[in-house]
Amino acid sequence: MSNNQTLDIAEVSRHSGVPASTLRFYEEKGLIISVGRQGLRRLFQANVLQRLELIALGQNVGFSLDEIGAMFTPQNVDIDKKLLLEKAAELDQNIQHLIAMRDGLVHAAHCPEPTLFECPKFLKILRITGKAKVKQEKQKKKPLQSGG
Amino acid sequence: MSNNQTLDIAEVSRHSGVPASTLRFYEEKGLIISVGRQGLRRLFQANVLQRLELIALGQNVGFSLDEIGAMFTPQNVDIDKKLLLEKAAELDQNIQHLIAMRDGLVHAAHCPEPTLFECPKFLKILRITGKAKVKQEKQKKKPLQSGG
DNA sequence: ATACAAGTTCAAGTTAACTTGAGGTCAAGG
DNA sequence: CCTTGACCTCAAGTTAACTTGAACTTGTAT
Repeated sequence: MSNNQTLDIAEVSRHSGVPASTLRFYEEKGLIISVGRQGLRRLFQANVLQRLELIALGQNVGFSLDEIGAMFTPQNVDIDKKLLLEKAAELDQNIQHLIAMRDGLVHAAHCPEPTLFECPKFLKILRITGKAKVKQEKQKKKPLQSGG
Repeated sequence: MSNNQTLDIAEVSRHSGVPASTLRFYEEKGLIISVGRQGLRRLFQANVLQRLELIALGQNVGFSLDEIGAMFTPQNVDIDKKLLLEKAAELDQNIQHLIAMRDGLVHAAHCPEPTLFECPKFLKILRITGKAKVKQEKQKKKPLQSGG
């Protein structure tokens, strides 16, 4: 356990759903920081939970841990804004493609054509796919505590 | 080179943009087939190109190569459509995430706060997105600890 | 016939994001 | 004091999807 200001690794893990091993890994990568030790044991500030949410979100939208780490460093503040708009535009492109693909999949699932290759709409998606390399999230399951 | 009916690996690679090494890898995985050999050299039918597009599409919407391979086998025709719809739903979740992220980025780019993560509106958007996280059933591995 | 570019096999290496294992430390309880 | 459990470190293992390397064979041009 920890005092009322800090969390130990088990508490962070419990609150965030992120395994302790991953928390150590993230710390080693510089994605989160521990604010001290109690003996050997890491102590975290409560805001690490927010940080972890951001990391998870970043991953969900397709950023690598390295990219996420880069976004956390405040040195880049000046170029940040420009970068952000670039990223936003990039994301927007991806969104358009994903929407087309999603619609295509839904269509394909209901399409009466004997083979998908005879379905014009599906062929259209193939063409979209050929043009756009969409960065895709790795569907990862979050270990939820059914803590009730 | 090959005759007018077939393509050699270099031709397939050139037309598809997929490296020869990857084509061999895909063949080993059963994702594509070569229709014979000329000496040692693989010969492919032209429709392998369509197959490759399909593989690329599958990857872009988040299927693993194994899943794609499974979809090519005729046994699974029934679950095919189910899988497609599942992927469409996943994709839709992704789209929601991306939209939130994009909006967050755009806002952050115009937000006066010194760093991205000091912008409350941005954080709020991220938190909303965090809750929209996909809950999935398919559990490959046993539940993780998180000591407690 | 000879050179050589392009094909082949098979094994091992690569990257990302973690997980697992071995071996060690410390606070609390019996 | 001794055990136990949660923590620690560091190294190695894991999975996906390929890539690279070494050593070998073959088609084609000269």
